[in-house]
Amino acid sequence: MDKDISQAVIGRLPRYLRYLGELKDKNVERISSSELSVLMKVTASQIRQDLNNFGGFGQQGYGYNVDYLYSEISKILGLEHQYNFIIIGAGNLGKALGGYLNFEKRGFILKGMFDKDPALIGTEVRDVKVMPMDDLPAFIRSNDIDIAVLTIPKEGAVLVAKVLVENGIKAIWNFAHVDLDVPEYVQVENVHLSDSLMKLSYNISSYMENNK
Amino acid sequence: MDKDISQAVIGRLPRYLRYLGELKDKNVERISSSELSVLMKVTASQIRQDLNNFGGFGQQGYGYNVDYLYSEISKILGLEHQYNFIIIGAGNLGKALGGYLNFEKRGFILKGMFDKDPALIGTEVRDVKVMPMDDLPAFIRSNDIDIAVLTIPKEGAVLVAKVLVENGIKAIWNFAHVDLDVPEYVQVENVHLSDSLMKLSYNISSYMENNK
DNA sequence: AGATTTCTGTTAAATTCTTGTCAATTACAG
DNA sequence: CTGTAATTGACAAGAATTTAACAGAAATCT
Repeated sequence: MDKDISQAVIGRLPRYLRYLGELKDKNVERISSSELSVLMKVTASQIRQDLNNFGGFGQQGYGYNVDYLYSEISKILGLEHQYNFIIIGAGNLGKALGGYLNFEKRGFILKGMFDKDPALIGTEVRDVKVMPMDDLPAFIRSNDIDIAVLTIPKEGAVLVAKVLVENGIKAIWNFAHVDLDVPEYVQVENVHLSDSLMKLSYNISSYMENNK
Repeated sequence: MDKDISQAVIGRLPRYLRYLGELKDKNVERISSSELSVLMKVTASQIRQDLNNFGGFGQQGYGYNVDYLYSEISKILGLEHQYNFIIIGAGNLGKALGGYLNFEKRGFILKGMFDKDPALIGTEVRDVKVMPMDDLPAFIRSNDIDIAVLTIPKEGAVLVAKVLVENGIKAIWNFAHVDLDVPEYVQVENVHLSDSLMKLSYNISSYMENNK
């Protein structure tokens, strides 16, 4: 159906959604691309171009209806679906992600947590119990799990990803510092925190270089 | 000194560094752009082009020396510096980041943690005590803090960022779900986790659309 | 030592992404 | 109800990024 939309465009949609959400909260009814461009510090042209990848949501002389645009972008992002997810790795990061109530609001439902550490098994995050890794395959199958969040060290991640794929996971949100090799029908989104920190490091030291 | 290197290139350097680190661990001495391109699933051309932004690290007929290239990229990324950092927000995410020993290895030294919740004050992460927010300004100044990690809800983040800037912070690693407005001499790296999750959601639902 | 292969750095071409422009449509004021 | 201002969607122009091509330098083979 869709031709393909570049990941650059997709990457900007959540930010549009965030600003539109704020406008909704302020009961703003309509907004033009140029007003929005000032708020968001991007060009109006880019906003119009991005939105037009998905069809015309605005109206000449009027602009965009905030509520309508918000809901259209939500749909594009697939946020009207409900996704069941599990977290593998019940350390601080796993617990942090499991505790975010906002994810639930967006339709991401935490169904289970797993860890190999016996000390953590049985502990809870928001009524969800941490289970042993052995239970993982059966759990995915019988609970219709769509997404697995990988918050374990890179050593185990590749193997766990294999198990996930074998049991029919649709997507992996990968916080392990390693590239996963999965079939193309499994979606992977990497969050490599140390990469992000290194970028910051580059920008600090490059700024210092240029201004000393 | 440097002309400006695009953020796209910078964003790829940490990944090069990761692969080179793995090669180092395997005692691989040299590698050509085309071998590396196979490992990393990018074009050899891109690797050569990226590296040449910073000067010629390779040699015709030989390729790149792994150790040398690793250390050059480390330098480019500013990883030979040492950075003092603090974490603001001692929830699970803050604790997770504070606990990463790998950051220390890269030269990022955790000097303090802060939270407004009295229940958390005095608790520790790796010998580092959580302090009350009131102590923040003085602490930054007297401990030569370079980087602040913001792991607090968006409501407080804008205000805290203001305080950070006033007290001379150089960079902010921002996990709060809001765009910070800071002077251009303060480097900001955003990690918007829910944006990342939405991208994943888009890719899941777009894949399903195209393959039903 | 000379011939052959490997492989970089660099330039050129192709592609993708971003920005600017403007006709056409709609809203709104008088 | 008509004229003016606002604003989109589409397209064109301009930038930036990525990929390809290749001359020439170094390594390796015989």
